[in-house]
Amino acid sequence: MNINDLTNKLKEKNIKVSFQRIKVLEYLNNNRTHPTVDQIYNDLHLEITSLSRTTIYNTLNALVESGLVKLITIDDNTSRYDIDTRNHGHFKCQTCKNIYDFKVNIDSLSEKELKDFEINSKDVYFKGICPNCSI
Amino acid sequence: MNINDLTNKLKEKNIKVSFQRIKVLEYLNNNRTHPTVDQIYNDLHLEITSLSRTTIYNTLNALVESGLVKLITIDDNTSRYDIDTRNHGHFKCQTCKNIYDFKVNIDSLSEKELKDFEINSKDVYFKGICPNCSI
DNA sequence: AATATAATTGTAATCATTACAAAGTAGTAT
DNA sequence: ATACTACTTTGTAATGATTACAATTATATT
Ligand SMILES: [Mn+2]
Ligand SMILES: [Mn+2]
Ligand SMILES: [Zn+2]
Ligand SMILES: [Zn+2]
Repeated sequence: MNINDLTNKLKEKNIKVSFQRIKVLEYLNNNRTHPTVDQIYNDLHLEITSLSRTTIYNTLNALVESGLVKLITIDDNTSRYDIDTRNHGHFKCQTCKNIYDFKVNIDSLSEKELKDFEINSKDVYFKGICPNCSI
Repeated sequence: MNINDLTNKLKEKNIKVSFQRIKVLEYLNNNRTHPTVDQIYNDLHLEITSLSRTTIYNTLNALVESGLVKLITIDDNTSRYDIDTRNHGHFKCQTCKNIYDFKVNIDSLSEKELKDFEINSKDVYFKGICPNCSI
């Protein structure tokens, strides 16, 4: 995805295009690590010295609200963000703290118990030790 | 589960038994609503005026650490706690904020992609609108 | 009963996030 | 082009959840 694609994504969602918003989207597009606000801020701030943390929060809230970005709450204290909004699971290594994606057939989970519930989002979070850390 | 059972659960996990810890466990046993620290504190504080919020945090951290209680991070800002540690899914209504349990065959999710990962916990979080709120 | 160990409490500190107001930016109508 | 308007960005202050810490209190062991 290039900057044009990202710009169009914003326009489709009626989010006004700005330099900062493009930069945040671009960051998420290039860093598929489910970054925290602080990681995004620290990295982008090197490049854009005027950038404010508040702008990152505002932007991410707008992106999540619009559905362009997914909020990940696998951490108990810090929000993480994922530009990949397709259904997939997240595995957090308790040692190295990395968050891995994995395929999971979430649609097969829809249980009859929830037939009268309107489901807007589904998340599958696993925790444990990743292969790199279990050697 | 009575107080004796709860006491034994603590002993089995080598958590020293105290009045406060029993009360927190008893609260979780009687309130299957996935309460927050504040809900637990506000309710128990009526009965035990000397109770400190810090004790509730300490106790819950010990209970989660030991595996007696499950930490629920379906909220983006507040931890919730569940005495039911069996595998089951959680549905959060975005209107009334209630969190519902539902059966889900989580074991069927173990994907081959994760065959070299050591999995310690699995969580399934859905969000949407519950039947009471969608009328 | 004396001692050692651990739990509880209250307060202060920390961390993530939001609120808010001032300043900046871009588009539109005149 | 200028004035107007609406929106975004920024910096700082405020909030809310959680943890750190030290003094006090309770529990267990000798
Ligand atoms: Mn992901
Ligand atoms: Mn539950
Ligand atoms: Zn790891
Ligand atoms: Zn509801």
